[in-house]
Amino acid sequence: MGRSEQDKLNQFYRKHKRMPSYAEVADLFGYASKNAAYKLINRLISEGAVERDTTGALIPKKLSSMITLAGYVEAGPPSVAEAASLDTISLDDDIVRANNVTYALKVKGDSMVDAGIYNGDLVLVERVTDAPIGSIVVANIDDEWTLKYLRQKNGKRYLEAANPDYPDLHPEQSLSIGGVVRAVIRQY
Amino acid sequence: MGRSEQDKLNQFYRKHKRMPSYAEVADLFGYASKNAAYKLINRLISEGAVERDTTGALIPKKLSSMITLAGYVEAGPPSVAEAASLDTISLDDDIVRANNVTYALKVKGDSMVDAGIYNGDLVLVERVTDAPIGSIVVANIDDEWTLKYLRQKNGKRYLEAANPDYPDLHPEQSLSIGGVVRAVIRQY
DNA sequence: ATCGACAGTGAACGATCGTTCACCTATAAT
DNA sequence: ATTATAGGTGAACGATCGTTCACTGTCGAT
Repeated sequence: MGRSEQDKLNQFYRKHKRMPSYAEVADLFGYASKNAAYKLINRLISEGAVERDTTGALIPKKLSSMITLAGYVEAGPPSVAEAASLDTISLDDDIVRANNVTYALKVKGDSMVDAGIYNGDLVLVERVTDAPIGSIVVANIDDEWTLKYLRQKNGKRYLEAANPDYPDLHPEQSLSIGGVVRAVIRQY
Repeated sequence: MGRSEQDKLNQFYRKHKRMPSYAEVADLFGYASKNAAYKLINRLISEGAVERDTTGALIPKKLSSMITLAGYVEAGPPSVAEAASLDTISLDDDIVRANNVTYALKVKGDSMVDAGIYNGDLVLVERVTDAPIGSIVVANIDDEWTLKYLRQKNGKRYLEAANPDYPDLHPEQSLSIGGVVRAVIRQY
């Protein structure tokens, strides 16, 4: 079917951040003439695999960017019919807001399991130097980086793990914030 | 500065899924001639706000799509210098793989807290009818949708919560799988 | 008061674009 | 055996593209 062909185009789009010209399409699929590419694209359009916008320019369809937000888990999966009318979210746009100061870190260890952050999880961290008390931060304490709750007692800030097996960390020399955790992502 | 201009271009890109032509840039910024747009773009390129690829085509720079993957949490946040050389990941591309059959559900309840899935979390679900035993599934049991572990005993499949307060759910009439959880996302 | 720099206009260039037309096979149906 | 059809080639078209050049007006610095 048109699936692998669509994938090829979307792959090109992802790599080059634009759709290929017909000459490039021909190249991409091993054709010698642009017309073969042109016919292929028209077939894919009629199959709904790609689109043309109002100016005739080729645009990709159903980029991975958009996934349907189906509501609450009690409702179960959306039917194909109703999926069309549901909201779609873009992880990139909606999860990562202040992106230019956001980076991702992979979590090692189990010191935050009680906060639902497991070994191997990905945390999205916004680079800030000051974080609110109580937030989960990436912090440098006495020259070691770690992921903990930021706490304060008697005007002194310290770190607390979300796992009773770990002791509170009171800085001997220094405690600086590298960023505050905005999101946690776990993949199976 | 060039920020709002870059935003305008990126906005166009997000809306049209391609970069504007110079005629469209002129339109976008209220110019009467393409040349004014051309000069503007060259300025933005020298400022690093946009790029040209090898074919000369305009491509957007630093879309929200890309966030730097900085390694493990022990390493702490990347410096600005090293951030440039680090891998970047696109949440959309790298988290959502089989996107056309993926949807998102918001979790209600605390039946999966011991699996690190909390009330209000977002789960990314791949729509499948058959899931491996042991995976976390969105399932319909006796006409109610729920999020649980899929278990099997004596050839019979049932659901188990990741919270000892909840009993195992053995289907009286029916148990069907709506999808398998591929990822969990939690925002703060 | 004059000058140079800057920001914009308008016209022009070849190159490439999308699109169409005529033609050439293979393969499968009749 | 023949015919239709789908899938490919190659050349050609005007339109639009990116790019360049010459020109105009408006400032602030001199």
